[in-house]
Amino acid sequence: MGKTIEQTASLKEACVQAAREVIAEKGVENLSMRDVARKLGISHQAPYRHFESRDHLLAEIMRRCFVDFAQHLDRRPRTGDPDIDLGAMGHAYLDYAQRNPLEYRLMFGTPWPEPADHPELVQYAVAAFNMLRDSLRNMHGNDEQSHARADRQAMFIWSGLHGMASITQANVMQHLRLAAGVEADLRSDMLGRIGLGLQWVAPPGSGKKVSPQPPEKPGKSRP
Amino acid sequence: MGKTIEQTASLKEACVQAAREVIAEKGVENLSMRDVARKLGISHQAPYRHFESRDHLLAEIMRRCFVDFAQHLDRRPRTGDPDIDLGAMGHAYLDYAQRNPLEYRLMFGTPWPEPADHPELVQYAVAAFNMLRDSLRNMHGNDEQSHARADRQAMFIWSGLHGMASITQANVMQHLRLAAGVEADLRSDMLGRIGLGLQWVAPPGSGKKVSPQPPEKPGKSRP
DNA sequence: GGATAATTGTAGACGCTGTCAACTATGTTG
DNA sequence: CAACATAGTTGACAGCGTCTACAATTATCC
Repeated sequence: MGKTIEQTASLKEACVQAAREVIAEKGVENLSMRDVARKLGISHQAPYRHFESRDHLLAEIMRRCFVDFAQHLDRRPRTGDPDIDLGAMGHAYLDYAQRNPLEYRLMFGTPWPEPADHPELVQYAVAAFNMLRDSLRNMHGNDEQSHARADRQAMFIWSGLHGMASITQANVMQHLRLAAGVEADLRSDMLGRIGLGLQWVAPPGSGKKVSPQPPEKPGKSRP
Repeated sequence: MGKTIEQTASLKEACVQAAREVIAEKGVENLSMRDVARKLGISHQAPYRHFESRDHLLAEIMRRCFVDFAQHLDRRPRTGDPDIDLGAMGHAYLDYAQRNPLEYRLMFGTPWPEPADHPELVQYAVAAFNMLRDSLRNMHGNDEQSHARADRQAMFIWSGLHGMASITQANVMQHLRLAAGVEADLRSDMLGRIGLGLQWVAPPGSGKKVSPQPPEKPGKSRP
């Protein structure tokens, strides 16, 4: 008995693979341990020899997604110009989200398991964020104030990109009926606006509260 | 038998209320129809007389959240200045997300049920988005091109706000260890940058592709 | 009023799930 | 060979959504 067509010794790997297939077919919410076992032709308890619980299997898959994601961001072409390279990173971000919607949803849309139980997952997620943060820190400097500036910009960029990625994937999107041509240029429009927003600095008299309108009166801006 | 302490005739209302309590206690993912029934002291099938399925109950709760959310956005103070009022709307958005994290997660973080089965939900969600869109359309004009501009800005604003709201609520946030002072000013910083980003217009020579870097070389920007 | 039909709630069952416990087969090591 | 750890199997349990059948209550119509 035992040993179907699958190589033993790497049933763990096979479980991860099978789980990813199930997720691709039925979505994360409908992934079950028993699905994984069925798909591999093993008993419903076999996966538990390699993963403590369903959450642990999911956390391992998420961890690998963060690795893939970080690699995708890192493999973008570099010109040496920090601004252009930063823009390329934003492009790569949205590109990944569009081409791997399931993985993106898994990383950023699925409710996370208890972080304390999955420290590795947190670690790899933070590593992905640090790619963005480090790029910005390299552009500014190493003092405390530059770090703060970089982090503010990182949060702004990440917010814009993540917001766009998740909204674009939401199924409510097609019911909004955006004006003609808007959807086609969404990505470049977004990246352009983010690039401009990066230049913002808090008005001098803002110890506590900051007026939310832009520092200059908006207009057709350079016709 | 029947009739616990609960008013009859409005068991539907009681179900919604009980469900919201369960969600507040255990999270959306752990809400079960049987929980609702237990909480009301009725049989596990009684809620099905008022809601076709668990998804339909959830959709009704989500729909009400969108109503509340739209009201919250609409009740903000108005000055008459479109820019300031728009900023106040962004402020109100983030304020709602911060003060009602469960509701926000329910509307924008939970995977939606099949939209075709819940047309009312879609309708109310779109209505909330239209509050933002209409504000922008009023600022620009009624021609086709102004509508496109407004929709581009709306998507940019919504992306930034939603990204910020969902990232701030994510439990990975506390592991990022942002530089000192950054977290405190996150919201105003975000609103300021969005305000600046609104001014962006696509460079003239961009029939198809647009360079993602900002139109002006960024620098220390007005020291 | 009284028969009829609709509404609302109950009771039980089915198949699904995650996971615990006990058991077995298969090396590994002393 | 005996002792043991590892990997997989089998069976059970409680909880879930939901289907079906049934009972009680209420509304409707002649």
